[in-house]
Amino acid sequence: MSTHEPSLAPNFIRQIIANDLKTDKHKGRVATRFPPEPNGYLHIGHAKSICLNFGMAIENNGTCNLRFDDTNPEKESDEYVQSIMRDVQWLGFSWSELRHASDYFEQLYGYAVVLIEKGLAYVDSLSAEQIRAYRGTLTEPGKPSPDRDRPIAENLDLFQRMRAGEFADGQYVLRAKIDMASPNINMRDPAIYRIRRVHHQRTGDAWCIYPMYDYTHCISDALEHITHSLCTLEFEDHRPLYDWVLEQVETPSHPQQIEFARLQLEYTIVSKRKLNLLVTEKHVNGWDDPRMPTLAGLRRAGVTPKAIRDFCERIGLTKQNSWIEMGVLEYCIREDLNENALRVMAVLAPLRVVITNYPDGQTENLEISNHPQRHELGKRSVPFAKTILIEQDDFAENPPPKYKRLVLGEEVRLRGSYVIRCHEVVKDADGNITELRCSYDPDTLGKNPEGRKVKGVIHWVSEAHALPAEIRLYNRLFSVPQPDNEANFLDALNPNSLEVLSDCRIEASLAEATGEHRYQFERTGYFCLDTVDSVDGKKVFNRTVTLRDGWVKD
RNA sequence: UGGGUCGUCGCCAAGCGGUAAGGCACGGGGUUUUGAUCUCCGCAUACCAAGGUUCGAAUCCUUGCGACCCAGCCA
Repeated sequence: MSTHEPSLAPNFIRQIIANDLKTDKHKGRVATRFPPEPNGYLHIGHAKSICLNFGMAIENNGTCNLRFDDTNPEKESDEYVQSIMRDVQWLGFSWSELRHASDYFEQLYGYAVVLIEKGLAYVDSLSAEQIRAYRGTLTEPGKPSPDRDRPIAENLDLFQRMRAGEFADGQYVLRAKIDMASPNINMRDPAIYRIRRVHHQRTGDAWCIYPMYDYTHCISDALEHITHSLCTLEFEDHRPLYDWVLEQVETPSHPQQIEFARLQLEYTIVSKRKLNLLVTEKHVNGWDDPRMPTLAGLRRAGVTPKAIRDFCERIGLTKQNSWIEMGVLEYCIREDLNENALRVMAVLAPLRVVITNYPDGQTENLEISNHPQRHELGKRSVPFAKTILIEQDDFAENPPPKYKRLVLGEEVRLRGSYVIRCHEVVKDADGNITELRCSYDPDTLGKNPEGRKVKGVIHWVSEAHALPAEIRLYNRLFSVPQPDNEANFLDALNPNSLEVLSDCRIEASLAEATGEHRYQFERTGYFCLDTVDSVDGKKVFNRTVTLRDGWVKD
């Protein structure tokens, strides 16, 4: 089986970097950063950015820092910091340096003083509402605040006293003095510092003023000597501000901001607010619920880091707003799991089958390959006995056309075992099928019967040896491709996103199942052990993804 | 009706003036003790539209049309 890495497709950022390297723009350096705000869990959309930033660094022998953009303590917490570090590492990346925007608070303050001294920033006493009113609209220019021409010395004094805690939250704000008539609203004297008496998860109560994103991000990038500052499209019209700040203050470098389109995946949402709502209103069971598009959720569902990395490479990188079909992610998951998952048998909805001509009390330990192609993965022993369990769906009294499983009077192959023929259907008083009575052909173990072909192959477990298990079948969380477009995204929740099967039977070898392994329950899908909810005597398995089903029913 | 960005196959996406890569999806054939995998084949005379430049245009120019983003003391 091939394990070749997908070839690295050209994309506009790779081209820019390659060109910068060629022209020696940054002395051969490539330095990127992944800059999450610790206000939520990382999701599949972040994965695209992580793979991009770390990927560019790895490909070019550069560096990539993990930098927490922790300038708004109201929404941030250490829980998120910890989860983000864990998820980045789980995805397979190691940061060059761990940084925090809050590491730069003192320097940021110093640069702000410089801005004031240069007459490029002023302390404004307008309220938030007034600032909004003064800002103008998309088609009308804004008008200057009465404080816009406050003398430098006064600004300096006020800003120092803002830091010292002399004023109430919201009483003053420091604004960059740029252009109230700019067609780019971001340039209409944006606020760069606000007063907030909020405990910061890292700096504690050392500060009561906090710098804003636009002011902080560019300087943080510059202080870290980032060469390529990669961000999403919505920051495109913030770029003039990014550049303006770095042109006014003397930072050690001036990184280039490059914007790309964020990931939009069908049947999911990635808005932090909405994900948070799903968790707090208990529409899902936590941030790591396998239905969540969070990395924690994908991990618990059994999705591998490799599959996600492959996905992020496959979807490409452009400036076009686009929607990726779920099928692409599923393909990537299946591709990895097909190659690496151990094959085992599990019966989700059991139907008893008695092999009438098999000796009472006899058990055969059949050696069955753990992988049909990769024989180096070895074999396992699977007990076979007179009474076995098969899937209810694998027997039909009135089979549809082209049905190739078990029907009355016909034969079917038991995976890794014998060919059996069904002779009798046993029913209860209500007409429900309770048992099948079959015979086996002793001469079909490891070979085809002579003179006839048996098309169907079904999975099974020995009733006496099988272990009970709970199997959770996960389906897409939403029933429409773009839940964000709904008036209320909660209305688009798929009511059948989780089916819990609590009375399944799994083959005995799974007694030793661990969370490290991925399994293919033959013919039903890929599963992994849920290490959180499994208990002694009853293991819980999560379905990662179904097997592709090419059976076109007529 | 201000500014920014984007329009190539159902969904992504190469292409950078020399005559439409690739992947997913889909359809069909073969192998198969998983209706899986694997494998073979098919799948845009056409690049938002209309003009223009050129021997030659998805690529250059013009004019339209459509979509997305921006008026937080969020990031």
